[in-house]
Amino acid sequence: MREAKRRRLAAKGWRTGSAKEFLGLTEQEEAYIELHLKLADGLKARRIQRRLTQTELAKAVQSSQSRIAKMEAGDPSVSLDLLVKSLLALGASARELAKIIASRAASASR
Amino acid sequence: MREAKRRRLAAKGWRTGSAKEFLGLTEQEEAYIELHLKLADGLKARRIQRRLTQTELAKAVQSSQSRIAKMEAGDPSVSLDLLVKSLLALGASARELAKIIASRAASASR
DNA sequence: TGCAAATATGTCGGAAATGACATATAGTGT
DNA sequence: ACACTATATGTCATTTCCGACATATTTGCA
Repeated sequence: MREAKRRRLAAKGWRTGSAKEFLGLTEQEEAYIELHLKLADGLKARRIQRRLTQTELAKAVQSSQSRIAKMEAGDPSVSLDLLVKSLLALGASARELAKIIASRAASASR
Repeated sequence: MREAKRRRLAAKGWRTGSAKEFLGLTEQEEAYIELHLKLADGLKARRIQRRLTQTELAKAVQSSQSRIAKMEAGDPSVSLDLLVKSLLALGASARELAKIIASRAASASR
């Protein structure tokens, strides 16, 4: 994994256990984080498409604006459960979820 | 939703809040549970394909045999996170995950 | 530029999920 | 039937995630 990428994730709060901090992430960890980011991006895209504010979406999923913001930012404190539930709340189908997951990884710009 | 299905889920421990217990599940809740079960089935299939015991898989994902059993049984106490992480640990790719998620729902026999 | 709405970031008490363990219940071969 | 391995089920203390709230920062528009 490129160093730039590592730093980008670390800056977001992603931490990996002990030795791995130096050695880099395992393939699984990397795959998990990528998945997380894909869902985050998918959520944001969908919310914007629906022209909802984070506050409005928060109300719809009985959460809070700050949590929505963290979700969309790919914050590691957010579970896949919450991301998926939010996407479902936005009307995403299983097929659409699958599409998001299978999509190409989030760009390096984030 | 058919009554038989409702009872099947209730028997597994799925509970929905307050009024919904009588009114049935919302579409989102149903979608979430279906997704959960698809991943559970996908995990079991993959583990067996690899000829691993639950105990062996547990060690690989730093969990316990009982939790693997609950995962495969579709127990509501298991998060999507753990299911996904376990699938990734079994070598599933994002594309394969997507396939599982987009697949037809679990059969009524479970 | 200044104001207001939207979003981001930090923190915290309570809630939910976790691994571990005990133990029950299949299976499977002898 | 017996012994043995695999899987299921229940419980519990600790860890992790949650919504909520405060507050900072960004964005867009007059």
